[in-house]
Amino acid sequence: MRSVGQKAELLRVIAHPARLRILEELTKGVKCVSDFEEFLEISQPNISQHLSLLRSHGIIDYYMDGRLRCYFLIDPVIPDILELLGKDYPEALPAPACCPVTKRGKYPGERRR
Amino acid sequence: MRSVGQKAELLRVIAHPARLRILEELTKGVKCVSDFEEFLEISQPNISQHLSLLRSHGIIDYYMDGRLRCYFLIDPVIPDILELLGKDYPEALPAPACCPVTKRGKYPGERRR
DNA sequence: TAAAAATATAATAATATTTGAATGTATGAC
DNA sequence: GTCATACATTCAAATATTATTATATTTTTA
Repeated sequence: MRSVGQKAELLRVIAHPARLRILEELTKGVKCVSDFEEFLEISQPNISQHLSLLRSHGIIDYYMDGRLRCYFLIDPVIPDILELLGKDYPEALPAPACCPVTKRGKYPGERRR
Repeated sequence: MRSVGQKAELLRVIAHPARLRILEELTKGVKCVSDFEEFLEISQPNISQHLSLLRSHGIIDYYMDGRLRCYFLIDPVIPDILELLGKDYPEALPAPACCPVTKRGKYPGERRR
């Protein structure tokens, strides 16, 4: 069970366009750094920095293959989150029945409904 | 369909402990600012700032009831994300079949497997 | 109409994130 | 052993986020 702080931390770490694209690619399979260089328009050191951040938070890992570093996903919540983000929600949530009582509902005076 | 930039933006906006707690409360129902004051240990102006950020990104909205501002959820992806974050994943993702070919797989020389 | 309650806004200071540039390291090819 | 490749690390500058303090706004009550 993740604490609310851990949840926020996880979201913060993946909440970046480059890191999201990296993670989207990794849901499809293993990729090495130079693979990412082909579709991310950022510098190689910057890619390494993003990969390093993801790895230090236990989201991805890698194995070595010669001089290639082959990265892959390890945190199972990631594919689920990415799927949700790609989902289309045609409707907003239903408006609340006007006007439910909040805890401060004992507020003095008449409610105007 | 959200762009990768929009996905990152959404995650960034909710990736904060106070905002996550606000959103968790709002999945249960309408709450006004002073309700949040009772369980968030942060100042009232700070709560207002978090609420304002969430609202400016179309995640929540409010209606007025006298001098109470009653906030509620409108973005339907939020309850789904919160549910995922609360879910327990006992297993890491399966390690990749060692060693799949990356795009740079044509790397000169023998692969050591 | 004056005071209080509920909340927002603005300005600022502290801190964290992001990127770029330069440099470092390990491996394989020759 | 030397060179090139693939990648990481470090540092610093630019930028963004966060929390605090003070003040403003709106509505309701007295």
